[in-house]
Amino acid sequence: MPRPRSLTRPGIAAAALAVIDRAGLAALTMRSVAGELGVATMSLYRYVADREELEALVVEHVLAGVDLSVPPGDWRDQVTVLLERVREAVCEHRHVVPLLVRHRHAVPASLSWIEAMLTVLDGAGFTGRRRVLAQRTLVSFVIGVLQNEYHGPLAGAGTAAMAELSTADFPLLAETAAQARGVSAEEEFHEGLRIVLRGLG
Amino acid sequence: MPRPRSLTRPGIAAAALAVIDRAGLAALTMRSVAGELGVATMSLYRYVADREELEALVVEHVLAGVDLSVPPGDWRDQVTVLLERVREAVCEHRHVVPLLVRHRHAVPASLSWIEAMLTVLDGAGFTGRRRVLAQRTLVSFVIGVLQNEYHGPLAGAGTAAMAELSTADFPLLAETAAQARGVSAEEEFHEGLRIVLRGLG
DNA sequence: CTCTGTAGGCGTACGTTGTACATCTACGTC
DNA sequence: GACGTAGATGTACAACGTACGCCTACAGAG
Repeated sequence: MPRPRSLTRPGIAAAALAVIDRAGLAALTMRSVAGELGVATMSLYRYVADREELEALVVEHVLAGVDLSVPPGDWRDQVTVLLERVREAVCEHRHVVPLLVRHRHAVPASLSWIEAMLTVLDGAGFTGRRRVLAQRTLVSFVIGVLQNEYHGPLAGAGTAAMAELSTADFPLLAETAAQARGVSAEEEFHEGLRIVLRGLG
Repeated sequence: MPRPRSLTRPGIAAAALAVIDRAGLAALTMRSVAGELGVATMSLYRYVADREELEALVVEHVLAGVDLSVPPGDWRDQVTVLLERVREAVCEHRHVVPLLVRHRHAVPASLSWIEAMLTVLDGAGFTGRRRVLAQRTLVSFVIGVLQNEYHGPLAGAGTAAMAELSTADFPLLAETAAQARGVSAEEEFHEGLRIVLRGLG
């Protein structure tokens, strides 16, 4: 008998993501999302408990698009594919990086992704505590890389500023920062992952 | 001739840190820090440009206490010591983790720490792009680990909830989460670091 | 000791945010 | 066509960062 709903949670997530993509994370407010949807601010509270839940909804929406199938072959390639897909999904909406870090624990799509990772590791012979540590280390790495790329990209102003530092105070930093400007985000990610995988193997 | 200042930037940083340690990151406001110091809110703006700068000040204060000397011996042990010290400093004030991630690029103590790391890597024979990638991978790892420990500790409620998940939907996740509850934060950190170092070697 | 210029300290006020609360409204069902 | 229910909304408030301008305390000159 009741009045039917006029919004959906995925629709709200998409609207929030549109706001973030267009105007950055700081522009994400309950008012801006409601405006994007053409409804009153308080209408959102019929679908999410609070702002926290809206943010989690955005993360779920981004992660939901990640393909969890893996190709046959070496487990290293399988892990690489799963990490690459997350990175790709996040890079299409780079401003969600801080949200991903804060909310990935509360998001179903994240659990499914972890299950996929564990399946690969299990197939590679990782069991018990070794599997726990392999999984956590890989997750730590990918979270760290995404944070690094977001807050301090090698091609960005921060690195450029370091390259201009006094070589008397920071001899290696200045030199290394100059080198770093020629390293792409993709190279940083893949080479870092190769290092971690070698350590696991 | 002017009126002498009654506060110092380190003093403000210490007050902010005290607020954070006592009441959490959400309690960090310009008003609460001013209250901690016994001055009016607007007085802080004679010392910091805005809230951003106050947050950076807190990160600087935490990182400034990190010993940058390294023991003679294997470079792996030297890297381990430098990472351990950062982790130790941050863990004493665990609520600064999000601030560390956001502001470490704008903080002098962070630059000195990076220089120390690069010196170790240089001594180990890392040069050029290889040194860039080694440095960035180690930083990504430590940032990721700290984030992981902060937002989703293995001993915390999130892991416990995963362990209770349906084994039909998440067979490996449920089992692995149960295992994970017995892994300490120290073990996670050290074993993860061992993996990365092995990959670098 | 008095005077004064300067910069620090602070009171007030404004725009923005998240969201509690009460009210209004539109629709499936009878 | 009437009704009950749950969705949609308007209003309002507390807390936040901070712009602005006034007041005040002190070092140095006289």
